[in-house]
Amino acid sequence: MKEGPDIAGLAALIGDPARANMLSALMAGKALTAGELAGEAGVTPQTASGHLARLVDAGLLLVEVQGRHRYYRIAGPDVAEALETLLVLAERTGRVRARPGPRDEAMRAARRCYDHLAGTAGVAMFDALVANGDLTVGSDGLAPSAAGRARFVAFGIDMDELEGRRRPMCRACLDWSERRPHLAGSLGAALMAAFVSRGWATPDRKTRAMRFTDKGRAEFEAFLRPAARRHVADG
Amino acid sequence: MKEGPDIAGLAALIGDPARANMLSALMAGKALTAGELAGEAGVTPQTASGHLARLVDAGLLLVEVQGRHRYYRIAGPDVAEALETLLVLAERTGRVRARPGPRDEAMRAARRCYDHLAGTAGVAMFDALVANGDLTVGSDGLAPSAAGRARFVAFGIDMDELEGRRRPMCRACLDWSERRPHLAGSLGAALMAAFVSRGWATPDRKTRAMRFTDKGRAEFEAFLRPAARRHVADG
DNA sequence: TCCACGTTTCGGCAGCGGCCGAAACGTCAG
DNA sequence: CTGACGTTTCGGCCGCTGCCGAAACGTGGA
Repeated sequence: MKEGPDIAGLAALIGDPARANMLSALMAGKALTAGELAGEAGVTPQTASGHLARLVDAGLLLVEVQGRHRYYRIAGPDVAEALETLLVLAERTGRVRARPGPRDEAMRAARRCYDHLAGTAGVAMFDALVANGDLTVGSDGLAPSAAGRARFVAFGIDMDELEGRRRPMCRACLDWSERRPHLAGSLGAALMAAFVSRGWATPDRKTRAMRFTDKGRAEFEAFLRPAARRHVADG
Repeated sequence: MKEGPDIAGLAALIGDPARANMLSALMAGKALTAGELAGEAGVTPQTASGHLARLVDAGLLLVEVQGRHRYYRIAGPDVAEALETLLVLAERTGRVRARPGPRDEAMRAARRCYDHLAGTAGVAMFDALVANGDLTVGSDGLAPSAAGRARFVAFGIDMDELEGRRRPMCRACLDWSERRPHLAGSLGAALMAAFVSRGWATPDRKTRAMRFTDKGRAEFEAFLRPAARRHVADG
């Protein structure tokens, strides 16, 4: 018995598979209900409830009561950072879980992270915008180029309005399943809103998945193509 | 659940009290024998042996055989970093087993955290750079000011090269022993490298401690002083 | 008011895993 | 070679805790 923080209790808390799954699910940043987290962890609601109570008690999660739902989220950046560090270390030491689990492919393909597009589609969009020169990555962060700005305006985004907001327009958000960045910020939100309003994709009500229609998927992919080859389908 | 790092297994490994005690004991940087670690953990040698085997197998510890002794040490900086993060989080969430004691004084004074300077010296440098206006703390994070940029260039840091990298240039990293931030990121790394190449400090080979020479310590402290009062010793 | 639903509490079961005693292995000293 | 010592392996015990079924609680809708 020495001095120092009780690292064991904390790590043991994170070390349970069900709790770790819940924490991982919450790493995307969105608050989830107890029932959703039970599904994520693959346990019954009553089991999940016990785990969540312990995580809240330990200060790792915050809970917000809305009606008969309880929304849980990561308590703060330091918790997220600790989890991220563990994830990186787990990856370096070659620990990849091969757990069987009923996780649907739709979430992986496209989901919303807060209010912007994440998942494979989100990462693909980010990559395409950068590759096309619509977004520039600098030391100050992310910004739309002049060409990109014109393109977004042509797509129906009110860039002047976005620039006037306090919220950062472009932010790179690390994608959980892809481990690569996708576009966050007010521009990311505006783009996803535009996809929805055009009927390209609809948010699943129960999950965070975004369900693209076939036509919407095709138009989305056209949107990602370099400006030169794009036909004028985005009017 | 799809693939992804097995955070649960890793955290569970750290989460056992006996193993956590051993890891904490090894955080000082020195290699310890299996018997010593058994004592640290408060378990019998045969129990400790099992734990150590698992930690080595998981890649958290390295073992070096010397005669009939086996010396165990932390496998690498990333492991130490993960443990530090957990320690900080455990402290923030109020999980303290006792008072945070001085432990190894040299480690507390100056050590390397990954590749940048931590400990009292690291925190002092961070405070000085912010106080002098060389670094600015904004909502977007940390960034060098124009004056700071010029100063780092004058100190021999290739700022253009740092800006070209994907790695964030400036990051505030919470210091374990000081509980206050120090400078991480590529700039933090470049600064520590500069200190070493100038002979101000040398990394201890067995531990993560940084040993300043008397002259180096004086020059380092001069470096921290406001630009106005600084003499041109940093050319 | 009644019912449906999300969530929590309680109780009991079962399994994992940490612990130690005993014993074997390897090294060093005499 | 023999004995001491550090360390590991084996076997078995035992406690912790994660799990679920059942039931209670609170909210929202009909």
